[in-house]
Amino acid sequence: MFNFQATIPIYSQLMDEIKGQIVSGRLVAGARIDSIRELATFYAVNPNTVQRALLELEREGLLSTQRATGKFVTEDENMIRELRSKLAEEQINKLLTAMKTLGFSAEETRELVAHALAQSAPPEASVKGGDL
Amino acid sequence: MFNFQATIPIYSQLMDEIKGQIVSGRLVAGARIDSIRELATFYAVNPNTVQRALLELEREGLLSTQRATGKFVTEDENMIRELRSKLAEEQINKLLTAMKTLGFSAEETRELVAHALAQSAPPEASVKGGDL
Amino acid sequence: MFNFQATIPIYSQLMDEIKGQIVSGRLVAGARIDSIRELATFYAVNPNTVQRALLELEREGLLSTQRATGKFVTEDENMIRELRSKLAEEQINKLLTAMKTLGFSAEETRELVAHALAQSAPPEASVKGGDL
Amino acid sequence: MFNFQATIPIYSQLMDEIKGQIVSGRLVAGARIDSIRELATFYAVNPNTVQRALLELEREGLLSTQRATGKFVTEDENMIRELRSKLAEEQINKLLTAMKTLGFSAEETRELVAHALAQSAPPEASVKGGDL
DNA sequence: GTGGTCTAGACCACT
DNA sequence: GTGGTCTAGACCACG
Repeated sequence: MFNFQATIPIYSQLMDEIKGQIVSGRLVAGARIDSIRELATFYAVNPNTVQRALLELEREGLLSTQRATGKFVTEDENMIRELRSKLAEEQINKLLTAMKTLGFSAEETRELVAHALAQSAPPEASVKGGDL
Repeated sequence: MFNFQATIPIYSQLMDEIKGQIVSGRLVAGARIDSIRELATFYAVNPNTVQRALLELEREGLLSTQRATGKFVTEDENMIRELRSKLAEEQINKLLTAMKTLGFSAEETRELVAHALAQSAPPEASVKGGDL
Repeated sequence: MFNFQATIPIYSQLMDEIKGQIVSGRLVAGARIDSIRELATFYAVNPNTVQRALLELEREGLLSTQRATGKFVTEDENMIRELRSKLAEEQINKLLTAMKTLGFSAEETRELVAHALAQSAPPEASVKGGDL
Repeated sequence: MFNFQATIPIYSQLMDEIKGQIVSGRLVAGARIDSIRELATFYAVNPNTVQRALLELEREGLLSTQRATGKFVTEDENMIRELRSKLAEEQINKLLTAMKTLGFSAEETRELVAHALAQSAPPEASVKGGDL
């Protein structure tokens, strides 16, 4: 699941994974998340690493701990929506500056992204008459 | 210039910077690059850090060293072109998977990117007849 | 252990040493190697120097790092076998060209090598019936 | 002619080259060697580099300078013969220790060398009846 | 002047 | 404890 070689720490990769599950709705607001042990065995990482990831998520306000009960996703759906937008914006800005550094114009970047999207997600609903 | 707090090491940021200069043409093929000491003072980092970055770029084939003379950009323009495409593709794919994880559809992603591009690079009054 | 005067850098000598240990089987595939600090004290060199050597071996694919755990010999025994052959071939070719440059014929070279081998590794009384 | 990338300095490579010419008889005892400038252009290296090489060879006693006349190979043929043996011995010992480090037995080493010799210098005088 | 190596020592992130 | 990074500074070899 995770890249154990990369310079980016595992706990951080795990944070991204969980954030993704929350903002995409796979983990709904208020839901209880699996225990540290369960997550550790599921992702095949050290429990300490899971602990660290959850701790940071808690600090960010995405999770909260209920003593002896478990950890729960925040019920603040607004926060989740905002996070989703913020993360998307961050990713996109990162790409844009990278493409700029590589010497691609805005137009080229737009086309390359559109092309990549077309390839990765073919127009499954190819109804007759189609997109028009 | 560099983010000294980030988890991503300075030497790696410097590699990206130089790669960008090469693939974007600001550093042309075959050109001599500034000396380690010059780069070190320019970027305000330790010469050893610059050395490390250049060493890695050299092992990637982008640079070569001429004893007691300096370091030079590869003359293989083909390699440079390919690198540019590869880097762009990598960045874009990274974005796409990230957006997918966040639960954005291909169409939403396309629009968000287009929107961000429009903002960062305003369409500078694309009147008919244009810049002239 | 190392020649600190030679033009050949210490980290490179250390790489050869470790490569030898791996291809000769003294360090088996998949084994964890001593920590950088241990090696540094053992060989009486700076930890940074050890780090450099291991880094290069890692980029050659012979080692891999597991975060906060240690470094491990590759489990690809095939790669190790091939490396052993390659290194032997290289060494032998180096000798052959050197001897040629010195004006020795193939036959002379063969004999000198045989002679040197006989001296360095005495024929330990190869009586009929042998070691038993 | 020379490896400008290698860690081994060019002047040293040049020294080996000239030593080889002397001990192999291509440069006879007492002969005048080409001028620094000639050698520099011939080998396409910096005159300083040639200077350095010749200086070291002079220090080793293999060359001697005659003011305003040039540099000459030593007339001490004994020294040359001894040098030839010494160099050969050095090379062979280097190989032997390398092979030992790689885990090859004396017998294996002998065979590998013989094999390599057979390949590089095919038995040109393959008269009928041959070696027997 | 150039790059390369090495040391000493500090600090950090990860598990 | 592990490895990774960075700095500061020294010394060297090369051209």
